[in-house]
Amino acid sequence: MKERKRKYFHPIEVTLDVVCGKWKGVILCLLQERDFRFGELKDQLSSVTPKVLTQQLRELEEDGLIARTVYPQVPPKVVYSLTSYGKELEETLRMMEKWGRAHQKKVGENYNKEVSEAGLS
Amino acid sequence: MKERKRKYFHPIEVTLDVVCGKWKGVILCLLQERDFRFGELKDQLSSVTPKVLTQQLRELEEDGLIARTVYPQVPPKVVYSLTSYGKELEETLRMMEKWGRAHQKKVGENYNKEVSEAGLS
DNA sequence: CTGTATCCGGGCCGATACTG
DNA sequence: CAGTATCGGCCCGGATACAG
Repeated sequence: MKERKRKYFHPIEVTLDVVCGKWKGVILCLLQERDFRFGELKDQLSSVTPKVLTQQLRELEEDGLIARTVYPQVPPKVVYSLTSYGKELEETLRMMEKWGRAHQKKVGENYNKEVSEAGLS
Repeated sequence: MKERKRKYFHPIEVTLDVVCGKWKGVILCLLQERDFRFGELKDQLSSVTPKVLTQQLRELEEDGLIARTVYPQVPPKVVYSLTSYGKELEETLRMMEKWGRAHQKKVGENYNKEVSEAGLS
């Protein structure tokens, strides 16, 4: 569904490759709290369409971050949860959350757009 | 150059929005070590084209993560360095690096593709 | 050395409708 | 309830050439 690079030049590319999807960060943060059903996730991410949500979830699953548990009943019930690999991201996610909260107002404001000029080297 | 979302539903989106570019993670990791000139970055990221490298750097600059210092001389010399905001990402980047190194072999291998079925809820 | 300018293909993501 | 199917726009990122 999503082709991963075979070769990475730097380990951080692995993490970013896996976490950089429109909704993946929030999904992973939510799943740190507790397990979620498909519909619950859809409610939390109010503007996501079912197709895209499914895509994001499938990719996270393929990359081993989350698990999908199907309860065979009618109507169907599907629960998403973190795997141990996903849980190991918890600290990282928390730090990203913290940084984001701290700098939310700064991002994209061009607050340092003045050109800095230094003397000769 | 790159439009940022006005509203974020979750703080982690801010961080991901800023860090998710093809070369941004590696660039930020490199700059943790020391300052780099444009050409040095180009050498480290062997397959990047100057246009794309410039784009990535400009966006990081707009978002306040890095600073661009021009030495007015011939031939020109431009040095990129972390701002204090960029430095605050250091711990986060290190953790992403660590997770990536640990799970590089797992990612994209579909190692848990078997369907898990649970009993009735 | 440090970039711009131009062209362009592919993939991410959304809208909408339909299904077991 | 938890998804598929289909269509399509936009923008990211690469190729290539050129510039101060």
